[in-house]
Amino acid sequence: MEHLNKGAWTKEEDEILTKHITEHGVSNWQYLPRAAGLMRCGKSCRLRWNNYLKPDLKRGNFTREETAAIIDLHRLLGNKWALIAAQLPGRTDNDIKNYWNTHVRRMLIGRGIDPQTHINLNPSLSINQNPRIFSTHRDAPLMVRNDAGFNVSTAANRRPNITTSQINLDLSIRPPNPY
DNA sequence: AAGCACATCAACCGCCAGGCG
DNA sequence: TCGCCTGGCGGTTGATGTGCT
Repeated sequence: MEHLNKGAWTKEEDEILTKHITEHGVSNWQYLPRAAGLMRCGKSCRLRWNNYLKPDLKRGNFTREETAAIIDLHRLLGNKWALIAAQLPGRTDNDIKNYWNTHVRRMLIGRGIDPQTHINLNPSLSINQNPRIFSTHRDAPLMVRNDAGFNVSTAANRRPNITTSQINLDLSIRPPNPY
């Protein structure tokens, strides 16, 4: 039984994995770490690549449009982070899950909205009474309709009025992205 | 400056579904 | 049909960072 590294990835491991995938692509995650010379399991490599090293990933803060989209999609899909991530280019399911659990959940709870059902538990607290109610930033109230077409004012406060036509819910199968 | 509490997020774990022999 | 293997997903954990006292 060979020793496998666990825990945080080092810069050197990142470089090895990136170089190997850039040169050879991915055919088999189980085989890849051995071929690349990494003391990691395939699962760990896949996760590291998909969540951190892939070149088309967005890093940094979520925009207000992204946040509104996440809330709308979560109401439609529930905790289907992979499906939600598929609608947000450059964002991973792990990113979105973390963002939901650390920011959005608390934001909704703070506004009297149940984050699982999206039901307003405190209807007396309306957007009119609290103009910041749907701001994702403490100091920056959201616009009622954002550029992405999400009706932000209805995103979490009222029941549906969902602009699903503006969300791409096409789940058809396509050839995998080479990365 | 030190200690503590809380927030963040990278990474792991367990489970499940699909493919294949 | 069954069992094994692999990839993918969602939930959870733990290390690290940050802010407060």
